[in-house]
Amino acid sequence: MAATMKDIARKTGLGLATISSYFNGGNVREKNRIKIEAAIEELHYEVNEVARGLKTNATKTIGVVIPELNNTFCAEIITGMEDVLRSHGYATIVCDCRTDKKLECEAVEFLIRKRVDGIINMPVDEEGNHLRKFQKTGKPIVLIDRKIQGISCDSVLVDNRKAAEDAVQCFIKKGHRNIGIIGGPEGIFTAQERLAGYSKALNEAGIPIRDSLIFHGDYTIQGGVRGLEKLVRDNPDMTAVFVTNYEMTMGAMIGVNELGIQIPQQLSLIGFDNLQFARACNPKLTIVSQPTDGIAREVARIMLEHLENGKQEGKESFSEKLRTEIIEGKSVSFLNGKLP
Amino acid sequence: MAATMKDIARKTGLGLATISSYFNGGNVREKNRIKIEAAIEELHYEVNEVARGLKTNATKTIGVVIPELNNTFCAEIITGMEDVLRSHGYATIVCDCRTDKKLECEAVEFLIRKRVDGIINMPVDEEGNHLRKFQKTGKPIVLIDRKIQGISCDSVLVDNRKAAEDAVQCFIKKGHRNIGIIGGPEGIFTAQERLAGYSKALNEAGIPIRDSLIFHGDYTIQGGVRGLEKLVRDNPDMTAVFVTNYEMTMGAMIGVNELGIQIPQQLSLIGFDNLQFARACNPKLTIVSQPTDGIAREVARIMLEHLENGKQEGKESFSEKLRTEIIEGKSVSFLNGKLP
DNA sequence: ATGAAAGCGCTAACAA
DNA sequence: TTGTTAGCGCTTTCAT
Repeated sequence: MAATMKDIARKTGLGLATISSYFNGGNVREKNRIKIEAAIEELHYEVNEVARGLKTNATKTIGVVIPELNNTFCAEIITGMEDVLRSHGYATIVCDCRTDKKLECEAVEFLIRKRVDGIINMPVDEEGNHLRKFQKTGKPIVLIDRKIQGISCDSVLVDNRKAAEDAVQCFIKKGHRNIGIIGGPEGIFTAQERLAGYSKALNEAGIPIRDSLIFHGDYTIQGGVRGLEKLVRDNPDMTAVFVTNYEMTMGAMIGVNELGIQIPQQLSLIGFDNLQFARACNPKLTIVSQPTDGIAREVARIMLEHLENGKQEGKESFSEKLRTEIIEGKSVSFLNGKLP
Repeated sequence: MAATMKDIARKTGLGLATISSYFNGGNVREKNRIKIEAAIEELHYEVNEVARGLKTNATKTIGVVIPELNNTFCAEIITGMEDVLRSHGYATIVCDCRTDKKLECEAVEFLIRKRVDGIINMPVDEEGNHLRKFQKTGKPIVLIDRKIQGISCDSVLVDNRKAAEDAVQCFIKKGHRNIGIIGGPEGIFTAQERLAGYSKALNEAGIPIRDSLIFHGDYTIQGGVRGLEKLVRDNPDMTAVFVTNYEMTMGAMIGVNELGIQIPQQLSLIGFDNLQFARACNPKLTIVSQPTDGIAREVARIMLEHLENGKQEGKESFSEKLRTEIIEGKSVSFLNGKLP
């Protein structure tokens, strides 16, 4: 059995309260401090956070619910968050819900039972039903990548509409008009926004939108492969394609290679996320880059703020929108005014 | 405040023990069961696992300490483990120690305070000092990717020596003799094993080992870039290079592109892990593939076995070695007997 | 500055 | 089957 504060009390001849006070930054006579420290050393004492959590009603643990840990964007966000949270004494329990609403809901219930002090969530269920129960605890929720109607909580977003708009404009400026898009799942907010940005850019350039140029993918590698194959097959006149997340970008490159398509001579391409992958491609890919680390730190910061300031009754739920950036590679060709 | 069992007892007029019995699969009269369930519903009761943990001395939580979450291999392993552990009611607390021994040690202490029921670790500190304290609790430890002298616990390994040997033999069979390697950090077990496999294959083929063909990388993308650049610069006669993890493989591809090297005409290359990345390269990369999901499930299985069977006094610490596989692409050229 | 004692929400041993 | 009760290890009054 692990040593307890009682053991230390016994060994030092002091009272329980003194020991507790020692651990919580109270004033302890120098002489006793030394005795306590010796006892800790001797007994290999480590605070029992479970007992402390029961007493203080705070577990110093944050639950994180994400659609897919096996997605670079999610993994990077978690790395960043975990870093700052842990440096403030908070643990994180990560639940990967496999893009499944039911699992997402179970994950939240699981975290409620674990009495986490807050939940960070990149939501799958757009209605936020999974969060209702946790909301009632009054503990903070911070959302990544989308807001949810009726759940009042802060969120950190990326300007996905603008991101897509920029990418498509980049094609248009170089003379492309038949531009395809490999989009995300229709129910997902980021996917809707990215598609909206695509449409907006085309509209503003007076280019009609063609259904056959729009592929609704699923943000997976395999989805990217299928999307590229289908777009190429259905649109012989397509000269450019915009891929809307990292996994599908990798998939599109697989498709390109397996079909033997030359980039950018036969097809121009703009991908998403992961600058390193873009550099590893030949030619180097032009991509839309999200400020992943910025998102992570911002989310963690907001969570810590809530945790430390307690309930901010009056405060509006607040949402921050970060900007993306286009990193130019050599995967977009210049079409000199003539249609192919 | 959240509802407690006491609230349910009051509401139903039953005793505490009956409610507890209900939650722990005991026998409760049908009539009472219905009353209890109604009360749970009404009060939105959720078991407090913190209190339960204090009482039962088991938190149903496993700590996972890894060098880098931002490493695909680690991320995939965690995904797989978390999946099986959670389906058995266990949470996982993941600690990313950034390949830093000090942080690794702190992570373990943190997990001890959290009173996790077991620790899964892909160790950075080869001497295992960070695990000594936890070992004393008598709770199970399962190691990934290396054994540690003096820490008796199970481990799941990959036959890294054989993996490297296979890769190098693949080069040799096609006529290569000047074969470089971008290895991992010298202190890391997997890196030592992979380097040993490289040497073994060369020795058996009667090819002398040249220091200039060996680069000690750090398992990062940037390390891969530097490794490729240095090997190419220092060895004009090098015809093939073996890269020993995924991140460095990506880095090597970046180097290859930025130097404008043609693969496999000017240089043959075998990478590591991540079949999808290999397919996304042009030409498709030949790689050594680890059974990531197999490792994850095996680790989780062993942990669960310990957790459920309790202490297996007599049992030897046991280590399992899984095999890798070479997936052929088109990145290795055939050198017809002549040296370049 | 220190000690005594109550109690956080649960389980388990015992009694009824 | 159900109720009563002690106690897990800690924090936190309230005295001293």
